[in-house]
Amino acid sequence: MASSSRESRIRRATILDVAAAAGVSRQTVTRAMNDMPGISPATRERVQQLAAELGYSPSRFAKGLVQGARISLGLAIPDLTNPYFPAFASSVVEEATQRGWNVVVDDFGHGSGSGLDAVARLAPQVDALIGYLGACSSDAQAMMGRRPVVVLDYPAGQAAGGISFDYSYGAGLALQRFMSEGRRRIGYLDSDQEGTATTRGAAVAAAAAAAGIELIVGQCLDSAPAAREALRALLEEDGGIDGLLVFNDLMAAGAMKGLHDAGRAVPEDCAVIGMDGIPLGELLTPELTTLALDLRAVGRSAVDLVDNLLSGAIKASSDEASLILKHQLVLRQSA
Amino acid sequence: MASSSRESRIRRATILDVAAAAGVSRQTVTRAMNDMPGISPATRERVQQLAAELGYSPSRFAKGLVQGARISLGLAIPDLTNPYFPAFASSVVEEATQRGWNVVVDDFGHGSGSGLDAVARLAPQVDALIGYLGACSSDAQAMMGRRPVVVLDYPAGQAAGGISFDYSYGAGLALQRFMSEGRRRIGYLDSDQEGTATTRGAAVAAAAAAAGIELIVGQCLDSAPAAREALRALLEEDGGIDGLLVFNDLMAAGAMKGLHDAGRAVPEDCAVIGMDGIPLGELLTPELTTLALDLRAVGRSAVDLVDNLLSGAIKASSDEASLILKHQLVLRQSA
DNA sequence: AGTGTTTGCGTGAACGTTCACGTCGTTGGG
DNA sequence: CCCAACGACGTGAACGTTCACGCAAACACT
Repeated sequence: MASSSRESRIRRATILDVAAAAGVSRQTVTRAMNDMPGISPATRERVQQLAAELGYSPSRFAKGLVQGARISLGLAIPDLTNPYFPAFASSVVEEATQRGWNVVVDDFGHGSGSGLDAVARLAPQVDALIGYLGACSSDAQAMMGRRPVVVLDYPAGQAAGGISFDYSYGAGLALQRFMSEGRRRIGYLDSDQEGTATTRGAAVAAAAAAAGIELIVGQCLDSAPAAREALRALLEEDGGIDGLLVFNDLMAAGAMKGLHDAGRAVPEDCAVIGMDGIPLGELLTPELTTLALDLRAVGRSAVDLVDNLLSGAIKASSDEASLILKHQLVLRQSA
Repeated sequence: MASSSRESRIRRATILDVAAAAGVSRQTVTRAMNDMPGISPATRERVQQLAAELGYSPSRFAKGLVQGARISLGLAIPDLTNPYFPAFASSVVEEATQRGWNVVVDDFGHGSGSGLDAVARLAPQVDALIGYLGACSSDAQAMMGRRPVVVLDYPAGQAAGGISFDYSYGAGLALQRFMSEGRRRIGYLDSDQEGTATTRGAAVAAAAAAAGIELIVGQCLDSAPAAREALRALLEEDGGIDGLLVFNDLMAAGAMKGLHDAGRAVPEDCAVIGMDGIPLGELLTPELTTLALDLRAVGRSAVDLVDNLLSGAIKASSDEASLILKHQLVLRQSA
């Protein structure tokens, strides 16, 4: 068992300790540590040696305080276990490090609290926040004060600045594909958001209604095993579906497993379309047809938005602070 | 195009601005912001209101400076795109937040430099470092000074404190499985580490030699498409393999695709065993047999180690600073 | 009326750096 | 021999908080 850090006030060596040990002043130590001019090579060497021995490293707080903050970006992720989020996080990290920012990641999937807790942890640490915050987006805004918050996939009605996705468009593409292949009994497997339909679910339902399709809707937790399990119920309830749209690719993977368990062939008996476009889809058998997002573009847009908000080029209240991205139907084998 | 942050020195409101606006002192503002006692509800409300209007939020640097650092942990990840690493990162984040630490993640997979660059970015920001650093582990030690560094999967010979894996044991399990099913022409697909064999590769080769097996070795970049491609070469070169061990699960997924491309049935014609034990394996068809790591345990061990190093309970030079974890063979369908 | 206690708020100091100067001694040119 | 220039180093101030006090007014209790 590790010693819990109740009183883990680490007494670190300060610049004064090093200065005293070397018999020089603070400033000389600073010069030695930061490779600044105005110091003799001999002294520099000696100070660096001593600093290493004492285990000295400059306090990032003191440094940050005097040098003016380096921008750091908070990234709140619901579940690092779902491959979509790392893929997204990866593009954000890339964009951010290109700008010399650093990224603090917090994930709140493993039952360690809600998105709000993550924001609470992040808020005092960062200059801006990007995250899939769902319902807590307005609270997040409050906690961050005037600092930029970019919410992805925010629920309709919540007017936070951020990036959302045109699910109506995407759902249309998927349904169109199903219908062009003569499939009429379409199912949709939604993520379980405490009983209420998700933004995605609502858009899919609307698109189905518009197309005159009677949609068979199932719900389950956002994970592959849950989807696999949920499909059993869905198939029992109304056995005849020949097309299935799923909340995301990970759940779609589980759903395909569930279809396989039930002895249904994909895509012959039932076609499957996922959402997200994560690389995982290509590794499945059959390979997953999906409504793909350009993940690089999503990350880039989010960081761009933060950048513009930070520099004042865009006001948080303006229309430009909201972006809507579209999916693209990537046809593979499953539909 | 976003305005590049060349001169992005953000002039934020300070506690004094708020104090002046409210006609009170610093300390009263502090009391209002931190919900401390010794302030009237009316004043608290007014100050909070004003703070929100001015967009004031306390400087994390000043706060950190005076309150004594809150521990923050750097996590250097080679490639967030490989599902193994998020899974690992997730467990580290969970353990760390339980201790009240926060985690700064940097990934260096997308061509934005080597692991050394990531360490350089992280080093001034964190109190300890955990990472898959491979060859740069000793440089990382140097940059971090006396602060704890826990390297995972470090190359043999490098005596950094950290966590490594008993690949000989794991390779033994896999080979034993192959042999018990009468498979004798075993292949191994290694990750391409600039030509040299990886630690894993060396252990597998040794285990094969010990078992009197002639190993057919292939190499490719660490990604599923690369593995899929590489398998073509491997099969052409020596077509008769009936068992394949792969560097990790992601590459194993690609390899199974490659076998499928070549018309080989898994596991009938050729059995496949991966390494890592990521959830992805269960979603493949056939489901992937793998040398699984207990990912929660890996994350927990790494954070425990940092905790003990930080508290001084363990010296970095001691034997206790090195841990060796074993794989477990999880039998599914592919072997 | 005298004496503690509470409530509400303000002030000096400290946290560990870096920045902008200042100082001292040596060197070199005229 | 004087002055300027330069190299090597030191000193006061500032960054924005919080902590540990201090202090005055209001209130309670004997």
